[in-house]
Amino acid sequence: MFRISRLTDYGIVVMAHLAECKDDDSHNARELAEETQLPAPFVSKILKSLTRAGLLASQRGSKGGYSLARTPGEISVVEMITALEGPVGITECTVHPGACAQESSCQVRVPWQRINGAVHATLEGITLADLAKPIDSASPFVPLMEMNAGTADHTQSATKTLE
Amino acid sequence: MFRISRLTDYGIVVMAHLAECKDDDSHNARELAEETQLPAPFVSKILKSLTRAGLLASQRGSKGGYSLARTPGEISVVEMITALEGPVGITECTVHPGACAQESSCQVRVPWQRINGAVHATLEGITLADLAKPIDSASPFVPLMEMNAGTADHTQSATKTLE
DNA sequence: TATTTACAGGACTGCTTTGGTCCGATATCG
DNA sequence: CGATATCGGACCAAAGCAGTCCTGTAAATA
Repeated sequence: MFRISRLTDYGIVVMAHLAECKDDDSHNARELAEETQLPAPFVSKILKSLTRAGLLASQRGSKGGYSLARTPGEISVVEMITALEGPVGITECTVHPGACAQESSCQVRVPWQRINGAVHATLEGITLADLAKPIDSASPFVPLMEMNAGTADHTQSATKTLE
Repeated sequence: MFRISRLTDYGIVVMAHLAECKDDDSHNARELAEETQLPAPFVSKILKSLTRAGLLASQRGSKGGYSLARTPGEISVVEMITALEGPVGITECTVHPGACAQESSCQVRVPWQRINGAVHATLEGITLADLAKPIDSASPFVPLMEMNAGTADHTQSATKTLE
């Protein structure tokens, strides 16, 4: 389906929520679940994964909880996705080289790696800070990209936004 | 895992193979399976899906087979993905608006739609012609993109290519 | 016209991944 | 030092995907 999992989706919502709360004191899992309106055990699971990846700092015991390990501007979208559902790779061979038997003779492998790199770069360019406060800025951010093909010259500016 | 399914992966390999064969006469399923080194029943399934989506033209009966419905330059990657695994959408709400209860209060929805649009545009800008002959052009195509955030100014040029 | 070839559209099964829940380990507070 | 609140990891059910097979139909050829 070419879609991120719900785990990741919710995870980013939680992260964005944490980024909005300026206070540095830790929030516990139950609290965050209530504030984001998401199922509590699920949020707990998400927080664990993010902690293991080093994006969150955890504090155990009474009065424990979670807090951002870095500033929102230093946490990219691709990091969060990687933490929650493994490495970003469009095709198998971009993640596990050698797993595909056709790899040596595959004609489309190189272009796929380029495409993958483009998607990866897009997700890397967005940080948690961009997600936390998207509305109040007059012109938020404008996706702008070009893919210059060597042979075919499709000079479309690719500014279509999905309906 | 943020990955296209193997169905789609193989489908694009088959399409690229068809694009390479200049001859307009149709190739049958068994033939294509042999040439691409992919399991025959699987290739057959892929070809059916692509035909239903209007990307391939099929000819029944003896001497029948499949051929591209349009020129390679007129078939985009996003069309092939859509044909084989449904609409491209990073999050649930980009594909099925209204399915998520948090939609009205969701802070990250708008940025996600932008990200989704960026990925979509990337995949739309690449055609089968780009995939068919990637090597012989001296400088193939260079992924180049910028995401201008309104608030945070991350002036990274996002030129990282995946290892 | 009979036969052969090849596509069309299903249904079906095993398996990986995801979604969701639980209980044990551990640090803080009284 | 004991109680309690919280994190950490194991665990199980469900859904989607990968892959196969079978029946029906259309076109070409003898």
